[in-house]
Amino acid sequence: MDVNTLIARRLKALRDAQNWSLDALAERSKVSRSNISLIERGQSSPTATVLDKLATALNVPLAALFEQDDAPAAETSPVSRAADQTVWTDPGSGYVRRHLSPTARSAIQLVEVDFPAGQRVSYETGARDADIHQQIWMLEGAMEITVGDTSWRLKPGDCLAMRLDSPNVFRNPTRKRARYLVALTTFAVNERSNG
DNA sequence: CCACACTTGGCGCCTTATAC
DNA sequence: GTATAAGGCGCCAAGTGTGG
Repeated sequence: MDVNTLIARRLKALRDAQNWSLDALAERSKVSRSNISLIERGQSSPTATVLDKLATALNVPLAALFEQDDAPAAETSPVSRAADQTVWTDPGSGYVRRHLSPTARSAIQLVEVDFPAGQRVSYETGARDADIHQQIWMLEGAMEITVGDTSWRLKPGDCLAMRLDSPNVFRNPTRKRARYLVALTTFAVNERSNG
């Protein structure tokens, strides 16, 4: 399936699960209603920044928008083959995400990222009703990661633990691409009963 | 000839506004 | 909820200029 179609379905499903209208999600996420409609119909290729705004409003990690939701039970396997993994390219920065973990509901999710030289992505992540932790393990090249007011420069072998509760920036200040692994977990802190 | 810097124009994302 | 138009913005490739 085409990645934009996958994102479109997931976004619609998550919005329906909250029973929110386009307007309701637009207001919470600060993404325009027109754009959300385009994304849900697969007629736009959203940037990572926009997807993160939507995911934050929906109280899920960005990775939740790339889950394969309709796999028949018979096809559910503890192994996700390289050829079957969802790969997505951010049209804004050109960074490539590969979603490694086989099942959507696993406690741990792994994502491999290939980040072009000189590029930068900022996430205006705010508070969610879910506690999302992630660790960044540098494999190749270098990245400068800013969480809130603090920034770190990561080199191969370095591992940064962070919580997704404040704005953060991923930047590759070098002339070479960078590659890193992201491991993330989600703890549901409470249920939002009425929005 | 080459290497580099700058401009130009096109394209895609995203917005607001409007109409249906 | 869908569809369209207009405009801002940033990226990128092609073209042009400059100095070696």
